[in-house]
Amino acid sequence: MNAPPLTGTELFRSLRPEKQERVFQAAVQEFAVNGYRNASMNSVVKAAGISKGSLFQYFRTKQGLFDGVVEIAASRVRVYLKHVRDETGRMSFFERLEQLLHAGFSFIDHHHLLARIYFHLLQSGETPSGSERVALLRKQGVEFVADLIRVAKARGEVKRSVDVERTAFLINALLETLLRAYYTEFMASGLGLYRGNPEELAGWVQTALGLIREGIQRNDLD
Amino acid sequence: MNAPPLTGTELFRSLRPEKQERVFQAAVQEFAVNGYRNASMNSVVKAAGISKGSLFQYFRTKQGLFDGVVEIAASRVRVYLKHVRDETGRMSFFERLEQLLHAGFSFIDHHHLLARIYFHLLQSGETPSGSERVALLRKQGVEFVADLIRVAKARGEVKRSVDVERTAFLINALLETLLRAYYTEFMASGLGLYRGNPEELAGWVQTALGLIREGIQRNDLD
DNA sequence: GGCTAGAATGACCGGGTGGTCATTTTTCGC
DNA sequence: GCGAAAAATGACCACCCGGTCATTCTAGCC
Repeated sequence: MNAPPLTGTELFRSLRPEKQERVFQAAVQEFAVNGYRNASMNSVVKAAGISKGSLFQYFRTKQGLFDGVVEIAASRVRVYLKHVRDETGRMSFFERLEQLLHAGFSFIDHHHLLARIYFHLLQSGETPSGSERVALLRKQGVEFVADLIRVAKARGEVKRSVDVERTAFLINALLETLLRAYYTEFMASGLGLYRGNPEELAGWVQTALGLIREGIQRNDLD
Repeated sequence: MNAPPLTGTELFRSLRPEKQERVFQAAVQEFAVNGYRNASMNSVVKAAGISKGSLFQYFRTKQGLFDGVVEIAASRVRVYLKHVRDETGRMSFFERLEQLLHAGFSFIDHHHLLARIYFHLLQSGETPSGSERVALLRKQGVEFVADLIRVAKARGEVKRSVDVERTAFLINALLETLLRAYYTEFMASGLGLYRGNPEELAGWVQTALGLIREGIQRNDLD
């Protein structure tokens, strides 16, 4: 299930996998809760049950540890995106978006700490190595949606007049917000999205897809 | 132009307005750049050119100072929302949204530090006094959009089938993301939204409104 | 000018941070 | 069982934080 982190110094990679996992999980937990700046190496050390000196032998700096954690989070997200894309190739664009959302909720259920780190990074841009890295991650997300739109356009499912790049950005914003609100209490308080049950989530997915598909302007058919 | 802060201890309010403004602006700057947790009272003190003891006599705690700043930011946003609502009462729903966005860009141009604080708070939920406060601010924003939708529905401009609350949340998410991307470089890098010129912005507004109005699914007319 | 109430000051406090390194402990080939 | 090489350790460093308070300064009244 969990791939080896493949990060840190040679010393870290030579550790018994169980210990690697323990240290890495402690770091994931800490960064997920506190983001980068407010995360404490002392807390990681305590949670992992190792000494401070060891942690700094495994990852030379706080930034090194964070980079490793982010790399794992981003690669998990990439895998999940690819998976959804391949599994839904024959569906219509709107069905694909639907599946993308449901898979997103499921991803959060299974990797909620990594999801927190990933989305927190995307929202805050808070990274030691400059925000270009974050801009790139965002771009990849938007490009993923843009590709789906291009395919849909070629298939004639989507209006020819839509601006692919801008629309991809907007749809991505909707998806991100929905996913974030699923695990963030204060975002949609009282609207049933936070930790919503499957029926609730399905309702939200339908509302979002209705908006994206047909908009909300009244027309002759309504 | 700038109303007196009306916050802090009696001592602070009894200061010469020029000094009040200087201290307050230093705080606004610091919180805008660093958020709450990473903001430093020492930095505020330095930027304001006063002593640490004085700052703590003006605002008993860091939280007190932050609350004052947030209060101003939130009230400015409320004023701006009310203004847009009143000025656009006779327009159609979609024109109103359009004006809301343009006014939002303009608000950021004129109060970009306060805007940063406001949006940062909304996104991070990072506040000393628990996130209920943030949940409330978010709710007010969504309710504002929900009210617009209700009016539009009553006027027959909007499909009867739309879920007002959920749709308000989604539209609010779109507006927020667009506004944030206008002053945040890494959000829509390469898409021309960051510090975009008026023509660029108008294009984005049109794309967003097209999506909200009619969606992107191809129909018989297309 | 002298007095005093109240404002301004910054050294100081306890506690936290990321990071280092001399020392101790463990591992492992012989 | 021994010795050397490698890994683990935690006391320690310089620096920063929010907040306090004894002391100094200053404005305003007589």
